[in-house]
Amino acid sequence: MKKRLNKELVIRLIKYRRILNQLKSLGFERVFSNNLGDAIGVAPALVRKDFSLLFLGGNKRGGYNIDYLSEKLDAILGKAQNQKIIIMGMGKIGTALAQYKGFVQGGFEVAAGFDIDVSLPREVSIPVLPPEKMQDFVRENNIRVAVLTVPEDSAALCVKMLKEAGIQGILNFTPVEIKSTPTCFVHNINIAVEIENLFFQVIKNGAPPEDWETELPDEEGIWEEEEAENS
Amino acid sequence: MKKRLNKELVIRLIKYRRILNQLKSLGFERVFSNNLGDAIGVAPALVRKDFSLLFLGGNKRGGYNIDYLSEKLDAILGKAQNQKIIIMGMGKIGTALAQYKGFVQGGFEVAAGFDIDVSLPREVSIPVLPPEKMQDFVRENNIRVAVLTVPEDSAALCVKMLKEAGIQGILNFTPVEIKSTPTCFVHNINIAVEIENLFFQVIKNGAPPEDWETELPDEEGIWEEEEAENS
DNA sequence: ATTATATTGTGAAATACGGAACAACAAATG
DNA sequence: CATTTGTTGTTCCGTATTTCACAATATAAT
Ligand SMILES: NC(=O)c1ccc[n+]([C@@H]2O[C@H](COP(=O)([O-])OP(=O)(O)OC[C@H]3O[C@@H](n4cnc5c(N)ncnc54)[C@H](O)[C@@H]3O)[C@@H](O)[C@H]2O)c1
Ligand SMILES: NC(=O)c1ccc[n+]([C@@H]2O[C@H](COP(=O)([O-])OP(=O)(O)OC[C@H]3O[C@@H](n4cnc5c(N)ncnc54)[C@H](O)[C@@H]3O)[C@@H](O)[C@H]2O)c1
Repeated sequence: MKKRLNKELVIRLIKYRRILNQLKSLGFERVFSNNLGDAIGVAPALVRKDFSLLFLGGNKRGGYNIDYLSEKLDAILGKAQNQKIIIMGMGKIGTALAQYKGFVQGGFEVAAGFDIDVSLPREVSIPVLPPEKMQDFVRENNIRVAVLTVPEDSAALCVKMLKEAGIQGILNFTPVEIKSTPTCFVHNINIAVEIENLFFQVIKNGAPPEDWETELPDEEGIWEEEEAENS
Repeated sequence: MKKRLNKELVIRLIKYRRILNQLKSLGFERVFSNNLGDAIGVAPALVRKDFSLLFLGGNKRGGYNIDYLSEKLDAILGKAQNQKIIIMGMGKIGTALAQYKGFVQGGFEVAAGFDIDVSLPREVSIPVLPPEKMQDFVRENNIRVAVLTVPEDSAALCVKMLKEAGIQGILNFTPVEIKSTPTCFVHNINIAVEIENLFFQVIKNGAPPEDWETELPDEEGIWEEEEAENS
């Protein structure tokens, strides 16, 4: 049976798994939909719906079995076993990511970084190589996912290189909006835009949780003269 | 007239504005919906719908006037004029953000960083202060937005402190899922989860653009025994 | 054993959202 | 001036997703 797993659902599943692993290491055995909902910030009903959709059953009173759920989620999401990523652009952000120790918990690690300037001192435990070596490295180590942290100007070129090397997933921190293709899935994180968004939410008032009511000019009124000016 | 601006729409508006400013500095005067759509990765029809919703008019043949649009977007989004943010947790990521020069283009800058360890050498041009000084700093400088880059363990405490200081917007890089409240809007960025998502998209095949078909067990078959095991 | 209680599972309703299509119309062309 | 062309503005539509509400039911309590 085929099911469509949309992106938001996948993200939730990954978060469920993460929480379940934490609970497991704390010795818990069962969990309720409202616990999981609280932990990842969604309504309990949605948690149940998600599991129901995947045929993951719980107990009418005792909640869900953590081992069972986590096992099933691994089967659905693909158990992250020794997976490796590379970082293209070992500048400020790239280096910070390379030094981060929290990725192991997610079942993956950074295998190497690439930069046009290999000579800079960087306190990282991974090799930092010139971009020319990227393609061979990717093929020899079967790398499929890359993080892109080069300057904006180099983004397009680097994406081209990564795709040619066979990279199938890119996490892009560059302000350039990179589009996914059938062979390469791209997720863009634009930190500056996120902060501008915070300013908007805040400026417009006391920052609501989801959306907001904004005062807009009427069609008549200010708008009319503006339209004249615009034409 | 009140309009609901949903989150995705606001993000698009911010991106439009960003592109418009770039085009303006290149000397362009007019732009078409498909140009903007390409630039931010959405369909042209959606661009027109967005502008239509906001009563931003174009010319039936000559497209949209860039100056006009960018002016109106500033009015709607709030012109980011000398806005300031703080960074709580000047470790690897926090320091990288503090050193980033690209924020000025978005109309804001980092005013200060806070860390329990002020003695570490950090090559940043902003002051790095102990957390005790945060509340006064926020009030004196009228800071409303903060970035949270402390260790996971300290996240909840720091959120509490930030809220008490009057912070109304938080960009959270911590793996802890922080919930928005009526007085404080939070956006969570979980890099590890995003990378796990890339692995999922990639593992399941050649990485499709939006969603994916996943093989799931039937209700009968494997599932039955699993349900027994689960109960 | 019976009753009470808490929690799941799910169908239906509500919403939100984006896409396609096309009429309206301004500009260009001849 | 008439015609062609290209782009906007808007309506309609389908679909995806979330919430609501409550029946079903497993466990706990007495
Ligand atoms: N640092 C931040 O806080 C921050 C915030 C938001 C967005 N960004 C974006 O992230 C990207 C990286 O930012 P940063 O601050 O780390 O910049 P950075 O200048 O510190 O690092 C960029 C690195 O990429 C290397 N590089 C340049 N061209 C390259 C190429 N063709 N191939 C491989 N490596 C190349 C440079 O040598 C440098 O080490 C930028 O696009 C920036 O806009 C950064
Ligand atoms: N570095 C990464 O690439 C990365 C990636 C994903 C997520 N994160 C998350 O971002 C956060 C920061 O990561 P990092 O790598 O920069 O960690 P880090 O340890 O380098 O930095 C954390 C900083 O916070 C300071 N700190 C600790 N407790 C504090 C408190 N109560 N108040 C103020 N400051 C305090 C520490 O002194 C340290 O300087 C972590 O939660 C991490 O999980 C980081």
